Amino acid sequence: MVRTPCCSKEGLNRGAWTAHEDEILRDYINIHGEGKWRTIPKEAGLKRCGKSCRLRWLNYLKPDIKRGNISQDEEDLIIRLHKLLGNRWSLIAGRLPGRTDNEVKNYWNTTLKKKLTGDQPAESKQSKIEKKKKKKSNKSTNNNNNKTPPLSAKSQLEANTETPHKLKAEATTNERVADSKVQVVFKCNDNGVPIIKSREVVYPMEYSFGELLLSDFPDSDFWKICQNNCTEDSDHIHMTSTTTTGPAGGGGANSTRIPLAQPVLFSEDLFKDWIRDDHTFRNQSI
DNA sequence: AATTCTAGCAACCGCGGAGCG
DNA sequence: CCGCTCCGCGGTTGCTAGAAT
Repeated sequence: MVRTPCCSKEGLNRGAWTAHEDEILRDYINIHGEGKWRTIPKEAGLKRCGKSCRLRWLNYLKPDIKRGNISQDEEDLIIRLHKLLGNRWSLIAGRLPGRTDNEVKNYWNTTLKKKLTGDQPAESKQSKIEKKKKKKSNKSTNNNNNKTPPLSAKSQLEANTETPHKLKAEATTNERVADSKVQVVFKCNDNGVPIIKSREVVYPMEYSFGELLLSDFPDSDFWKICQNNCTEDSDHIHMTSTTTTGPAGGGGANSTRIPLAQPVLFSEDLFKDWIRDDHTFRNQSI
């Protein structure tokens, strides 16, 4: 099935936005609010596609947006969040008030990546030059004859037998989770609903995780899973896990009673499971 | 001074998920 | 359940200012 284009491209402006276009968009959204991006260009009289309007508003025009001058604190947070979350820029940006995913992504790709990789040959000046040259020659080749365009990184991953998501997750796991423990303290709120009281991750120092608190990520999938898998009675949390290996032959559900306000150490495997994002607790050792 | 190269950033593109009829 | 639309995300591209040659 052919996907319909997000908008008709005929007669639309492309490239950099003018001050006048910005003004129109800003005025329109100030009056009518965000949303309905597809209809905005038509109603506001902009020769732009809705997607472009959305992007411009979210990354540039929105009033609470901070631009430039990323502080040392913000930089540290980006680095730590990236270690935990990978290239989930919107999640990372969500923890940096006033910063957009695009800005964080650009900052990472242009500044932090270099800082962190140092003078590694993989990203050396020479290799970048080679890359650029290659790009140029590809471009001219494509202009001369209509060869199929090079596969994007995503497409290249998809060409493998495993899904890109899984590949990425496993790379993350291998890279960072060795010998790690996740410590969780459970408690109940006033309505008796189990909540996570505090969390701490104890990681090997070489990954600089010692200073990282997962409580920095209240919306992370991990905690949702924790909460979804818990029920509570007067003085215990029942933590339900799905096992794939075990005396019952695998695939069954285990329930573990955890005294309230007791620290719980999740095994490395458990945390790996979360990172794999398959939303099951396997090989749990609490 | 002219040209080439590089880095930074804004914008675009394609895909996938959510929501709705 | 299915197909469609809309939105949001992450990867990529292309423009431009400043640095290097």
